[in-house]
Amino acid sequence: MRKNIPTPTETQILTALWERQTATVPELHAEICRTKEVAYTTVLKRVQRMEEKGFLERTKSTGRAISYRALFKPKSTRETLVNRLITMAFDDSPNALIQHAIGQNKLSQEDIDEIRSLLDKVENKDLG
Amino acid sequence: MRKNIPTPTETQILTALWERQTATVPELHAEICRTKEVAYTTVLKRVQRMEEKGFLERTKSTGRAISYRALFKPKSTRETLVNRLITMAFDDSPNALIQHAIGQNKLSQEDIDEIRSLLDKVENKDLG
DNA sequence: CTTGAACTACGACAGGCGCCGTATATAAAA
DNA sequence: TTTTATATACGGCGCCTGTCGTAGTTCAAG
Repeated sequence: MRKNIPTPTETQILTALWERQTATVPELHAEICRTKEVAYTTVLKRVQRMEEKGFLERTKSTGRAISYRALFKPKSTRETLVNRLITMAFDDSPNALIQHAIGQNKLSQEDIDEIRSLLDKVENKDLG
Repeated sequence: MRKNIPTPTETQILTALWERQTATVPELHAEICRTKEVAYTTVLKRVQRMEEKGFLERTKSTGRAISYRALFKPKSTRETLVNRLITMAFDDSPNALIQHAIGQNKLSQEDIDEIRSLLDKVENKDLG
């Protein structure tokens, strides 16, 4: 059994796949280059290694290119990542992470409203 | 210029140092073993490499053991880490990360209240 | 001074990551 | 069918991480 914790770059690929359900390497390469210039073969290699590790799966595609699909669910993967960050950098306090994230002042009014209503929901669940 | 992004284990050491301001390797080893059993020399090595990289600094200590101090500030380090996570796993949306963290239902009532008042503060700052 | 416990220094090693260049295959275009 | 653009496969390199064993140092206790 391996770790199953994706590296940052692997996570980036997973995220791109979650958005599109399925994607070819050229598509992924384009997506990733929006953030950072990187050789096509670099992305290809990452994808291939991720397939070997069981992170991705090939799906039959129409054209010549191979389509891949993520075998990890966004929710659980994000959970793992977030929890590790909380453990390592925030003294095991989810609250500390949230406070920090809010404190960076990058939220729109809509974001804030959304967070408030989620808080309400969570609160009520506790009572029920 | 290097990356300056600490790995998870390095972050763990930094966190331990932030709590205590300064610590010796034996102390760090004890602290880390609370989470995971690891050889003393493993921690020592990590600390030494972190010193080489300029993450830590020696401070004169009273006894025979060497004391170390973190050269990275908690706030900026956490910021880097959180931002990377948001970029890689949450489609660049701080809100998505926060929602996810809250959704894990690990918050006490006090935590929730704290978050609410921080939201208020942030909101007012926006208006000002 | 000698000894032993506590620390540190040093070196090693497998495995993984990120990165890419160079083949090779394949399908669409000419 | 030959050419050409597009994809994939393969192999390699440097670096770093996590992990540890062993050897050396130092300080305090006898």
